Amino acid sequence: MSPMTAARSRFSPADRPQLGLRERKKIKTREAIRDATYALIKEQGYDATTIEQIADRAEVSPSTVFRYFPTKEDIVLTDEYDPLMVEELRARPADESWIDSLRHVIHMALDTMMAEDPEVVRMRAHLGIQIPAVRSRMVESMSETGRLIRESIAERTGLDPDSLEVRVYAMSLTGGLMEVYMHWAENDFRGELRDLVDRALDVLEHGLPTENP
Amino acid sequence: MSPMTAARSRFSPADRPQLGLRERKKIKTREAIRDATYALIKEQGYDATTIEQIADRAEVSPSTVFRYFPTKEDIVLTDEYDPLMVEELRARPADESWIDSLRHVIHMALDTMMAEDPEVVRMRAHLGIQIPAVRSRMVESMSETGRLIRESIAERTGLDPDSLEVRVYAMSLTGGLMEVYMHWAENDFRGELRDLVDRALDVLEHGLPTENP
DNA sequence: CATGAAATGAAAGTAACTCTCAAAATCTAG
DNA sequence: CTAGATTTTGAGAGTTACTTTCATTTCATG
Repeated sequence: MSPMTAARSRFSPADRPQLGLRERKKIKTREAIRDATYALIKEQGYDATTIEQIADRAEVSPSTVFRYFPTKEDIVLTDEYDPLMVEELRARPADESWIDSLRHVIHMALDTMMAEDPEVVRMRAHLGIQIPAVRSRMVESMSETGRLIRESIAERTGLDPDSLEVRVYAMSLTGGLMEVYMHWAENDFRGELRDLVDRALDVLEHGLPTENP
Repeated sequence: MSPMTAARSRFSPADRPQLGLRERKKIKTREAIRDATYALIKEQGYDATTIEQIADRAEVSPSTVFRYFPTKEDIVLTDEYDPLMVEELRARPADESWIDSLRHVIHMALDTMMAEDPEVVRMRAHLGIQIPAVRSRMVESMSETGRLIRESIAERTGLDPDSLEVRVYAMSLTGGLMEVYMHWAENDFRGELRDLVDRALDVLEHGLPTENP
């Protein structure tokens, strides 16, 4: 069994028999498309992999592929972790400084993803530095995470989440975190992503190390 | 004369007779393509404007359009300001704090662009929030600017420009600045971009206003 | 089982981008 | 000024992501 298939564990239809046959089939189709995509990209690279090939291997029609994922990049990047992060963020104690909350939530998300399928985490980062469209989609979803961060900041500081200051601050955080991910991939995944995130958050909180000695 | 054409002034072939006919024609073609694109987008919107229409109006073939600009977004976004910024950055006194240098360079770039063609500055921001591909290309070019910032930081602090810390810091700056631009566009271009940048740089330098009272 | 709703597949269409090659414009020598 | 080398352009055909439409199949429900 390839490590790719490990990702199925948590969301596989077998785990939720309460769903109707229709819903279970949809989940299976989603997984089939994603698995086919990962496998083909691994074999031939991203650009050489066409939607038609993906459809063939997943045993669906090309139209169905587009019904499940709006773009090719989304097949690679879409996951179901965002709701988990929201939930986890809400569960944090109200008096915790929000940057600690953030640190905690990111740790949790990373741990979950690395436990479930580290190869996919690496492949995504790798595609992120190689394929502009993928990187672009990554930035996009980081921005959505940025909105989360803004709400969290607003809740804890009383500032307006749509103010220039909060937006700039949140985006600087997400930009910095994005850069961690890219740095990790560009340096051949050396070091624990978790530790790199901590170093990044320190920079974001206190500035560059030697700046104010 | 439409405000669009004002952008020609500084780079128009008439200003540099030292160039051969070939080079002067190339500059003219570039401008023709860009002017046609801006005009068509203004008339019909971005998506409704095809490369074929652009080619027609610029009186070149579609192949030629792609020879001058790799993608449709590039027609809208590519400009010649980067070399100017590099030059300006080098000209700053060595003992100036690099964030002040940055502030100065951005002010200069903004002033130049707003003086030359404010409508284009606004149109780009507007397209940036509406068209994902354009926003993506904007982020891309901000990343290139980010590399500039890293070198500047490295020169002045002695840190490694490729270290995680410097990369994270630089990207947090560029991300924050990008957000200023988007915020300005989303709020109907209210306020001076210059002032917004100053507020953003304050946040990036000192954190959120009420954070450490 | 029958009826309605949802999911699928087939097919045709659009538009961005690529590649190739021949024609045209410009440059350079003599 | 002309001949030949070089560069730029246009025409055309091809690829592929993505859209839209519609008939068919598959599942849910009473």
